[in-house]
Amino acid sequence: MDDIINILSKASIFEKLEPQIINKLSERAHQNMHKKGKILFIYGDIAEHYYVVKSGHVKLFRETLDGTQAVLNVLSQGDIFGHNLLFEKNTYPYSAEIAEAGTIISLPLSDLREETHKNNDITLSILRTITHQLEQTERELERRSTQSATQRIGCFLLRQAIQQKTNPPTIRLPYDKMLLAAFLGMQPETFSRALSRLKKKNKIRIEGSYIHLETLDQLSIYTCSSCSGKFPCEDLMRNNPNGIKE
Amino acid sequence: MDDIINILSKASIFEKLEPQIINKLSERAHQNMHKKGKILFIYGDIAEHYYVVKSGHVKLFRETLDGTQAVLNVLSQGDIFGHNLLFEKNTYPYSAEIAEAGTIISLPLSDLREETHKNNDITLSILRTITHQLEQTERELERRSTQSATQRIGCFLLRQAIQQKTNPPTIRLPYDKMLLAAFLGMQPETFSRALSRLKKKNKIRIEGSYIHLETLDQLSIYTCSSCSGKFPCEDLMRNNPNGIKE
DNA sequence: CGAGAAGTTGAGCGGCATCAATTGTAGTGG
DNA sequence: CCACTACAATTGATGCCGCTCAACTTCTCG
Repeated sequence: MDDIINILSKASIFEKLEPQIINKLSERAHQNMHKKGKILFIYGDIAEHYYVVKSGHVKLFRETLDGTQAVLNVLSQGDIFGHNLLFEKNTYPYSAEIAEAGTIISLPLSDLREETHKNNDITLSILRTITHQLEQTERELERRSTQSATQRIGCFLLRQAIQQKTNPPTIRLPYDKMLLAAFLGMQPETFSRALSRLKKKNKIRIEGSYIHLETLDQLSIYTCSSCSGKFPCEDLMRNNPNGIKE
Repeated sequence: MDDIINILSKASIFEKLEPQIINKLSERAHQNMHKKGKILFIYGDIAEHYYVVKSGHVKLFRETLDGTQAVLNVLSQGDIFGHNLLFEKNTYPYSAEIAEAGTIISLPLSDLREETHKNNDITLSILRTITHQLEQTERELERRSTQSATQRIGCFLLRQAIQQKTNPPTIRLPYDKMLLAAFLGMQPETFSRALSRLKKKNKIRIEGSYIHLETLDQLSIYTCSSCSGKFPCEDLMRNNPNGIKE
C-alpha cells in the first residue's frame, strides 16, 4: 500500500498536496497488473475511475467508424488519466489500452469530485495539470501543421534526450516503433523511412531501439526551424530546471 | 460599465458565479475598440491581462522561424483568452490578433490569480472551462489526422449549422475564407477547391459567405465517417441542449 | 524451432502545397 | 462618386510528401 502512495505523490495532480489528502484519496485505490493489449475502457464508457500509471505504458486513442485510430497520448510512470471527467459529461472521451505490460492504479472519480468541492488546493492542482496538458496538446497541433514527418521525429528525439539527460545523448525509444509512429501521426512505413533520412542528414547512429546522437545542436537546427518555440523547448524546462542547455 | 458586466457574466468562466464576484473582478476592466490587424500581444510577451471578446473576432496563433503560422483558435463574442496563465509560466504561449474589428475587454490576471486562491467556485469554473478546451483541442487533433481537408470543412459547416440553428440550414461563414482555411489547417487554394468539391457531392449552394444546405444528414454521412464521434457531436450538445437532432 | 508480429524496403498513387495568373471585392483618397 | 489600389478568392499546372499495397527480413515469444 505504501508504494501506491509513493507513486501517487509523484503524480502531477498530487505533487504539492499535503500528505493527509493523498492518504485519504488513496484509501479506495486498487492496483492491477495488466498485459499488453488489455483494454481498460473504451470511448463512451461511463467513467467511474481515474488512473495513475505505476509502470508500463498506456495508449489513449480514438477509433473512427471506418476503423482507423488516432493516438492522443502515450502515458508513462506517474502519468494520470481519466481525471478530466469531473464535470457533467461522465463518459470517457477516449479509449485506453495497455501498450506495454505494467501496473495501473485506479481510484474512484467520485472521491476526487467530492474533494474538489471542499478543497481549493486540489482544484488548483488539477487546474495546473490540465492547463499544462492543454498547452502540450496545442503544441502537438502546431507540430502537425508545420513540421514534416521527419521533423516531428527529430523533435521527439530531442525531447527524449532532454528528459533522459545522458551525455553524449543516447536515446532509448520508450516503446515500439509502430506505436510511436501512430503517436506522431504517421504510418509505420513513413516512420521507418523518415528515421533513416534523419540518419543521413544528421550524425545519428541507430541500434534497434537505441539512438545515438553526437550533438543535439545539429538536429535541433534541422527540426526546430519549423516550430515556434526555441530549443530547448521552454515547456519542457519546467520539469527539467537543469536541462542540458540554457 | 454595465455592458461589460453583461458580457462577462456570459463568458464561460463566469457563467455560474455569484454576481458579486463578477462585479469585483470587473472593477479594473477596460474595453477597447480595435481595428482588423491589431496585435494584442505576441508569443513570449509577459502576461498581465486576460481578455474577453465583446464583439469581432480574435485569432490566436503561433509563428515559426521560417514565417509560416499555425492558427490555434479563432474566438467570437463571449470567448475568453489569456486565462490559462495563472501559473508559474507568465508569458503568452501564443500571439493574438484582431481578425475582425471589434471590442475587447481586458482584465488583470493578478486579480484572477488572487481570487483563485481564495474562492474554490471560481477555480472550479476555470477548471471546467479549460477541461472543455482541452477536449476541443484533442478533437481537432483527431480531425487533423483522420479527416481529409474536404471533410474538415464539412465538419465545420455542420457545427456552425448546429450553433446557428436555422432551418433549413443556411450558414453564414463567421469570418473570411483565408482565416477559416488557416484555422482548419489548410491553404486557401485547398479550401476553395475542397468547398467546390463539397458542392458537387452534396446538395449545397454557395453565395459568397452564405452556404445553403438542404439537409444535414447527407453531409454528415460523408463527413463524420472519419470521426470517432457520432453526429451531432456530443461535445457541442452541451451548449445546445435543443440541438437540431436528438 | 516455428508462428506471428514488428520492422524495413520498394513501387505506385493521390492529396495537398506551391507557384503563377486571373477575376472579384472592398477600402481609400482625390 | 468614381478611379485606383490592395488584397481576397478562384482556377490551372506542377511537384512532393506521405499513404497504400505488397514482399521480404528481423525479432519475439510460446
